[in-house]
Amino acid sequence: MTDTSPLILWFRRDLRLGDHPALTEACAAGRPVIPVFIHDQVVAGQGAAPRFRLGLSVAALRDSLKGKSSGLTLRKGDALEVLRALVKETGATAVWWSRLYDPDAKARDTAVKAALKGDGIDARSFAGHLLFEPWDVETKTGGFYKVYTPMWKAVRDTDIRATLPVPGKIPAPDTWPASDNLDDWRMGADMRRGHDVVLSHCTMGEAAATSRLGAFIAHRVADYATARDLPGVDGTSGLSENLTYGEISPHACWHAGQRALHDGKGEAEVFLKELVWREFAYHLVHHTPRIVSGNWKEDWDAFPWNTDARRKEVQAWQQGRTGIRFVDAAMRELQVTGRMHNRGRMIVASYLTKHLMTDWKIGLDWFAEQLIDWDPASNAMGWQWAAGSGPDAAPYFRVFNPVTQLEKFDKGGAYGKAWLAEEYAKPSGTALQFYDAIPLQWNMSPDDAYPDPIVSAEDGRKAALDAYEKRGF
DNA sequence: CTAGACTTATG
DNA sequence: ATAAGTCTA
Repeated sequence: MTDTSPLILWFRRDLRLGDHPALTEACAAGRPVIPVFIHDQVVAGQGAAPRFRLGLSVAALRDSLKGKSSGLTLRKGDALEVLRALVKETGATAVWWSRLYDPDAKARDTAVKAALKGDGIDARSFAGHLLFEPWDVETKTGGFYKVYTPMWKAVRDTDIRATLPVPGKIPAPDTWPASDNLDDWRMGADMRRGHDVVLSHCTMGEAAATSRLGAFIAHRVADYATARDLPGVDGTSGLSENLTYGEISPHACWHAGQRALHDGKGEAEVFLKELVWREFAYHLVHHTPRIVSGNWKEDWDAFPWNTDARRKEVQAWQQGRTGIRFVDAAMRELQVTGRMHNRGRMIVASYLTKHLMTDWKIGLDWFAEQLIDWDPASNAMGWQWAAGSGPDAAPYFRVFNPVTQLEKFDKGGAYGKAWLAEEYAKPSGTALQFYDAIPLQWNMSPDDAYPDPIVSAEDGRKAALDAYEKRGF
């Protein structure tokens, strides 16, 4: 007798219908599929902006499931308790999901899987978030890669499975379990900045992500290698906010990049390399989970970071009023859009950790609160890379000069103009949006005089290099 | 064991 | 020109 009991599909960071291995297999099982999203302890532990953006993504998934005559059941609470309740209510005998790799998600999923299996449930995790499972990529000596380039060389010619189509039909159960109302969750309502402003810069959902990838491949990938480095130019893919919630799969991005490469767009290889940076970050977080919370190189624990997150230099950094134009422009871009150009991320991280001698965890926490494209692995790797405590060789070259960097990468001044309002006769619209996005207490106005540097590029560099020399390890 | 390499840099 | 150090083959 064939099994016709329902199957629960637990969505987390895989909020799409296309190229979704767990969903594809569930639909092929010939049983009713009950898609579920749980506002659980891991979701609740995320920053306000990531939760805000997640809410938009969940809404988009709910709508596309409805369009397939399916639906999305929303529940709030401890993941295991919710799943057990749903199993009981629906008679489901299976709970499937796409695997995650960061410590919070792994701890939850390991416990959930063990408990459900103990209940006799077919609890199963599928690949889908990554091109390469972290345990499938090894150095010749049997370890995981701690340097990016050798990993890239090891994986670049690997055959990546083809993408899977959106299932033609998602079998529905006879009766749907009760669902919370998404609006009642007020996801990210605690975000201390202008929601409308941030929303106007979001591009959410699977359909939008797919067209964004298409537009990038059609118009921008050919100049990607150079244009992606210029913060004042729209030269990046912008896909980070979609990848982080799985609105598009890395496989779809990979194959689109490969096709561009074969069509003679040689710079597409740089895009493929960026996708592998994302893989690298996840492999690191899987093999060394402490990367999200402590110095990856443990001898950096002895380094005298300033750990006071409330001091005025840190506030100036957060509020985009350090008096260093590149730093302030980038921090304001973050406040307004919930994202930041990658060169900006490197510059503000270098300034916070070197010139201001501040513990990178303070920067990581601020990003985790502010970014709509927050990713647990990339954020941790990026901050530790910038700070010098991370898994990369020769960090001593990494004291960026934020003044010469702006001269070099923003020659026409477009980036400064886009995000700084003071001392421009006619500030740009985005620079003015900043003042609608900030909390009142910041007490900033476009009519303010632009501040003098709190720490100059030269003094900060010297202080950082002196501290490295004295560090005694 | 040792040579060669190491994302985005600085002066 | 440089290299305060570490990883990979």
